Amino acid sequence: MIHLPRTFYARETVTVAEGLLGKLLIRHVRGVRLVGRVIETEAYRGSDDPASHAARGMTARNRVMFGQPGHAYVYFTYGMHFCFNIVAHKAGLPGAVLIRALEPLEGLEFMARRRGRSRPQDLASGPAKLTQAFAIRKFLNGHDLTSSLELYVARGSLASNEHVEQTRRIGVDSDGSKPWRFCVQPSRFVSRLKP
DNA sequence: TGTGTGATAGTCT
DNA sequence: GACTATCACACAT
Repeated sequence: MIHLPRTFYARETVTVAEGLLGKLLIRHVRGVRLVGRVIETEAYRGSDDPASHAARGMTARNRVMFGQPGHAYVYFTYGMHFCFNIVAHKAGLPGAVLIRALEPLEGLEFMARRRGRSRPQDLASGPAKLTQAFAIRKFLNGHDLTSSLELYVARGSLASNEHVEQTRRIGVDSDGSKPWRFCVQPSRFVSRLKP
């Protein structure tokens, strides 16, 4: 497997969000290899995007959004959940892509144990579900996905019968008009059936 | 098949 | 002190 290069991430955030669909997220943990295909993403940018953590400038939490593209941005939310993002932006701007859903391909048993659920469509069909299934927690915040063996993204593609659907972001109403959510269709692994 | 609600803690005002 | 880029379960239909 080959890591996606930094140049892939050093582009406009929305472009990267769409480009990540079909790519493979690889995680090595305790001798187990986990693989998931990216099914759903959302782009979060900078000062032009009120829903973004980076909208009001840099803080201790969001500083990796302002750093090098290709790094992991992991944050804790709702008192019990983690969300996994990949830093992606052009030079001088903040931005990250939230990974909202994965299609589990390898390591399903490991994921099922962590999730307490066995149906494949319940393992990683949501931003907090996939971090639980893939054992992604805050210690991976700031991790470089272009060189890590623990967590990285590799090439992958859509099937011939699949296409990209673009919608408004989920849970965002302050700025719901921006169609910065992308998902693979048809797929039963998206986080919500109806956007 | 869909809507409502509680759990729970880090972050920012 | 208020607010979350959520999930799982309960309950009604």
